[in-house]
Amino acid sequence: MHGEIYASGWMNRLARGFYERDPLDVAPDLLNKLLVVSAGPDRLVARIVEVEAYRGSEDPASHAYRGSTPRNATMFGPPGHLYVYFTYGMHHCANVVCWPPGRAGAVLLRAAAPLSGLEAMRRARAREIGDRELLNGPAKLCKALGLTRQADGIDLVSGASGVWVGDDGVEPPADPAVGVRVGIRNGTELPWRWWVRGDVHVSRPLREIHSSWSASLRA
DNA sequence: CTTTGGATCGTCT
DNA sequence: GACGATCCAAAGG
Repeated sequence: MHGEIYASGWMNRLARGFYERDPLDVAPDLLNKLLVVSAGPDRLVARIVEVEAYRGSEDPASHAYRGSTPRNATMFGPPGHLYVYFTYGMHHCANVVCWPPGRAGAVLLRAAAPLSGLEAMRRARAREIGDRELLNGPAKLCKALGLTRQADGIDLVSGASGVWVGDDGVEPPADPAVGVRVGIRNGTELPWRWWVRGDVHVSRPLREIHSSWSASLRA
C-alpha cells in the first residue's frame, strides 16, 4: 500500500457550465480532474486519465442514438449528472452527462489513477491487485468506487450525494493522446477517445491518431 | 507478450 | 431472442 497524496488537498467542484458543452470539448477537459466518491467513512479520490465522448443523436455508438429509453433517460436530462449503465450482465460503467437538457451527450470515464482511499477500492474490487489495476477500465472503475445503477442520475454539481468532480489546479494535458473508442461496433473510425499520454493507469495501450485530421471529424 | 472464449442478465426489438 | 461503451483466465508464440 503506497498511495500518493494529491498535491495540495484542496479542490473546487466543477460548475454546471463545465458540463453544458459538446462532449468533444468536455472529454479532454476532464483529463486530470479528480473524481470524488464519499463512501461512508471513506473518501475515494482518483485522477481521471482516460475518457471517451458520446454524442447522442449524432453518434451511432451512443446509447442515446435512437432516442430516450428508461435506461438512458439520464443522458437526456440536465448536464453535470452521472449516467451509470449496466452491461454484459455483470458490469457497470459511468459517464458524465453533457450538453443542455433535452440534448443527449456524455463522456465515459474509462480509467483513473487512485489517489486516496486505495484500501477501500481494493476491498471493493475483491481481488489481489496493484494500484495500477484498480481503476484501469470503465467497469473496474465503477466496481472499485462502488458505482452501480443506483448512482445513475446523481448530480455531480451539487455534490449532495457525495459524488462529484473536482479541480485541484492540475491542468489537462496540452497535447493529450487521441484515438478511436473501445468496444463499439458503429462509429469505430471516430477519434473520440482521449488519455494522458504515457500514464500507466490507462485501460490499455491503443494506437494514437495524429491530431491534425481528428479535428476535421466533428461531423 | 497476444489471442480467444466464457460469463451473465437488463434492455430493446 | 439477440446482444452489449467489459473483464478475466487460459492457452499459444
